Amino acid sequence: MIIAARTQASRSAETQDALLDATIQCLIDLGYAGTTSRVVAERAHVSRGAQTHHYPTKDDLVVAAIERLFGRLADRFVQTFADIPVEGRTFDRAIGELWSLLRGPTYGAVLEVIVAARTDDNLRVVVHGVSARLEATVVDVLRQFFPDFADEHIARVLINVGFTIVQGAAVAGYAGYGDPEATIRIARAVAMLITPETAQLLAAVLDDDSSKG
Amino acid sequence: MIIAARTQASRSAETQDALLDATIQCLIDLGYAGTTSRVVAERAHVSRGAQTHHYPTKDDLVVAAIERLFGRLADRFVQTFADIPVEGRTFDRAIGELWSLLRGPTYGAVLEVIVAARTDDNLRVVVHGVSARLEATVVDVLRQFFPDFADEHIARVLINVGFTIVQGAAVAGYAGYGDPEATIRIARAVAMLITPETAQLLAAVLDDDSSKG
DNA sequence: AGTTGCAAACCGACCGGTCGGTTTGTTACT
DNA sequence: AGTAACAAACCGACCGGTCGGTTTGCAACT
Repeated sequence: MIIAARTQASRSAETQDALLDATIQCLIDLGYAGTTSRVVAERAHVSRGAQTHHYPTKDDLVVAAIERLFGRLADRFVQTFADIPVEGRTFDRAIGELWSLLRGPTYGAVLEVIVAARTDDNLRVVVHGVSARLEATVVDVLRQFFPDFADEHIARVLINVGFTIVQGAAVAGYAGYGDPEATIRIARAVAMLITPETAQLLAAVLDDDSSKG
Repeated sequence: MIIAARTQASRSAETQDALLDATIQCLIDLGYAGTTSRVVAERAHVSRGAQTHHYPTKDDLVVAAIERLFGRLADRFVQTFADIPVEGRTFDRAIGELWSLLRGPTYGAVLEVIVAARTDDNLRVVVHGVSARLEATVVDVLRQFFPDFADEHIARVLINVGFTIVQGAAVAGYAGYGDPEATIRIARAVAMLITPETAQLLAAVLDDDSSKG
């Protein structure tokens, strides 16, 4: 009977998994302010004592959940783009996939912690850290995705532009402003015009502005 | 002595003004969750009794503050664009002005209520309402700003695209992700390519997508 | 094999503090 | 006298955090 080989350590990991998943789900359903230690424990089917044992302060719990949240987003990002065959690797498609990721519930939790970090010094350090890591992953993936774009600087900026507009569309959706789907359609249409040559023209604009600014 | 002619009604208006301004400032400085009735009253130099007298529930206070917040944003929007001489009315310039509005502290408060509305049914109704009114104002102003764009549908969508990317850049700034200034510079460069003719091409893309989707 | 010892995991009650909201009282203008 | 404006004490609920005590699993010793 090897079945019963669930050690203390593995039970601990299960509890922590349940707590972090419940925290992320709370962020999605109830927002940052609504994510209380009691609700998290209840949703994780864990006593409050067990919760405080593994994550003594709320910060400990939330920080761990944020790292998992951003980590999973990065993983899904890598996986999504890895699954796209080489012949389908266009800017248009990239924005479409990005949008299908950010229109889902996960980005709700991401937005919650971004906004919470705006007015919380400790949280801001954490969020900026995981954001930087996510950005690095996204840029990495997309540079392999578009090997034709040799210039790293302009590639990085263009990727950020794509991410920015998708992010803005997600926020607009929550605000009930405009038509995010139409916005994304326009963005995809414009994205089809991006080639290494046109990118070079945009890069020139960047250099021009930064030299005179 | 006409000086003493400050009636009760005007004092009441002063108190309400102070309360709403303090609420907006709290949203900016402390976020939605940190905006408590006690702190608002303290910042407005008003007793908590006076606060509850004018705004019996927190919802009353916050809703009034949100309406003032969005109203002022709309006013500043109208004023900003009215001050631009006709010869300077380009898409490039429009995005620049939009960005200078949304990079300021006011949008922090706007983002707070948008995110809070995501998980609060009552608040969502209010926020969607004021967002729709703001959108109507923005579209109105910009359509007068660019009279060459006859087609209302594509004009509306293009304006939303501009607003979306600026909004996304603002959120990216709070997240510490990418370089919002560079993103805006690219957006302005692309915006310079928008003419009634190119807009027509994009409109065709929209129609094509919506007919096959 | 059986017992002892220990540390990690877990439990639930409790604390001080703050929240939104209510009640009661006082002032000042009409 | 009546009413709007303000003030302050107060209420129950809930927050994050802490606490003493219990259970569980593993290792060491005999």
